[in-house]
Amino acid sequence: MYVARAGLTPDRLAQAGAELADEIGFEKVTASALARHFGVQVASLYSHVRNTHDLKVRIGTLALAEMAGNAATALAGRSGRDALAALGNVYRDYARAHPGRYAAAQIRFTPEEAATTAGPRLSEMTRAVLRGYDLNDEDQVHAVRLLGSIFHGFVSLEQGGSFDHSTPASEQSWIRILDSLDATLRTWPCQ
Amino acid sequence: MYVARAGLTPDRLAQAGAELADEIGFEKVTASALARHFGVQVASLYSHVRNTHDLKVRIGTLALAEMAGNAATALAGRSGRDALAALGNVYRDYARAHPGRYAAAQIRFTPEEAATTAGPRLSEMTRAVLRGYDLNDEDQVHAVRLLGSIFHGFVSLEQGGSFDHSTPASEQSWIRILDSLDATLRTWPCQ
DNA sequence: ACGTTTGCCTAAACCCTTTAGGCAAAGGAA
DNA sequence: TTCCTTTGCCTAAAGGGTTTAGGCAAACGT
Repeated sequence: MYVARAGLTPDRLAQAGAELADEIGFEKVTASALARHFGVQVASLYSHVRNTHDLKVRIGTLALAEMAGNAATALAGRSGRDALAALGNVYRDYARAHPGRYAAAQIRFTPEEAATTAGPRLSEMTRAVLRGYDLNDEDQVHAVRLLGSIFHGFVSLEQGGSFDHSTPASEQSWIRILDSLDATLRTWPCQ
Repeated sequence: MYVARAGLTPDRLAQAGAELADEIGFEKVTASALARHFGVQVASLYSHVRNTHDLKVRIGTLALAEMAGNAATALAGRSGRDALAALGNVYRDYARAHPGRYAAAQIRFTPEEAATTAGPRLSEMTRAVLRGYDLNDEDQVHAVRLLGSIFHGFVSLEQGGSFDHSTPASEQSWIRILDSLDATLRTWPCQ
C-alpha cells in the first residue's frame, strides 16, 4: 500500500547515495539507508541496481566524473606550477567537501568498469599539467604516477587525521609539497 | 556441547584475523568468519573483544607494529638514499605480502587508540631516515608528511590496480620516484 | 575435594542483502 | 474513453552478520 511512485532511477539512487555518503560515511551507505531516504521498501531498489556493489560503483563513478569536471575547469588557462597546484587542490578540496564521494572514488573497479568511468579523463588532466614541463613519454608515465601518489596519499592521510597531532597545520605542508613537486618536475630530465 | 576449549584470547583473535584479512580481504573479516575459523560460536568472541570495531583496531595495531618492526630492522646501518629506499620498500613489500593487514593499518584510530599503536614508532622511523638529510625541525615535519604521502599513495594506488593498465611496470616508477624524492630532500633547504 | 573464576554455550533480537512473485499505476493504441 | 502492456513498487521469505543476556561446565587456586 503506497501513495505515489518515488521515481527511482539508477542515477537518482547514485546521486542520493553520494549525498548520503558525504553525510554519514561511504561505508554506511546501505540499500536499507537509501530505501529509508526515498521512503520505499528495500527490495524496490533492486529493480534499478543489480546489488549494493553496483550501487557503490555508480557512486564512485559519479565522484570520478565530478572530479574530472572540476579538474577541467580548474586547469583552463593555467600551466606550470599554477596548473599543478590547481589539480592538487581539485583532489584536496573535493575530498574535504565530499569525503564520502572521495572514498567512493577509491573503490577497486574491474577493468571494464574502469574504462567507463571518468578515471581516464582524470589521468588526461594530469597529463595536461605535465605538458607544462619538459618530459619524454616514459618519464611522463612516471610523473603521472608520482602526482597521483602524492595527491591521493596526502589527501588520504590528511582525511584520516594523520596530520592532526603535529604542528604546523597540514596546509603549510601542502604548499611546501606542491613547491617541491614543481621543482622535481622542472629538473626531472636532469636525472 | 563442545569438546575442548579453543583457547581464545584478544591477541589470538587479532592474529587469526590478520591472517584471514590477507586471505580473504580485510573488509570480509567478520566475527562470524573468525568464529568459524576457531570452531566456536560467534557470541564466544565477545568475551574477548568488545565488538567488531575493537577487533579491527586490534588487527590494525598488529599490522602497524609489524611494519614498525620491519622498518627498524631495515633501517639499521643505512642512511641517505639507501635508508629512504629501505623505508619505502618496507611499506611496499608489507602491502604486497599482507594486503589485508595493510588495509587494517589504514583504519581511522581515535586519538587514544592512535597513541597506543606503533604509529608513532613508524613516524620515528621516518624521522630517522631524514637524519641523513639536512633539515630544520619544521621542514622535517613537512618531509615526514611528504614521505608518508608518497609511500602510502603509491602503495595504495598500486594495490588498487591503478598502474596495471599502462607501461612500464610500476617497479620502474617506484625507483624513479625514490630517486626524485632523494633529490628533493637533498636540496630541500635551497627553496 | 571445594568454591571461584573463566570460557564457551544457547537463545533471541535486530539489521542488512537478495530473490521471487504480485498488484496497481503509467503510458500507448484504438 | 477503454484495453493492454510495461513498469514501479509492494509483500514475503531466506540467509548472514552483530550484539546482549543468561547458563553450565571446565580450569584453577587453596
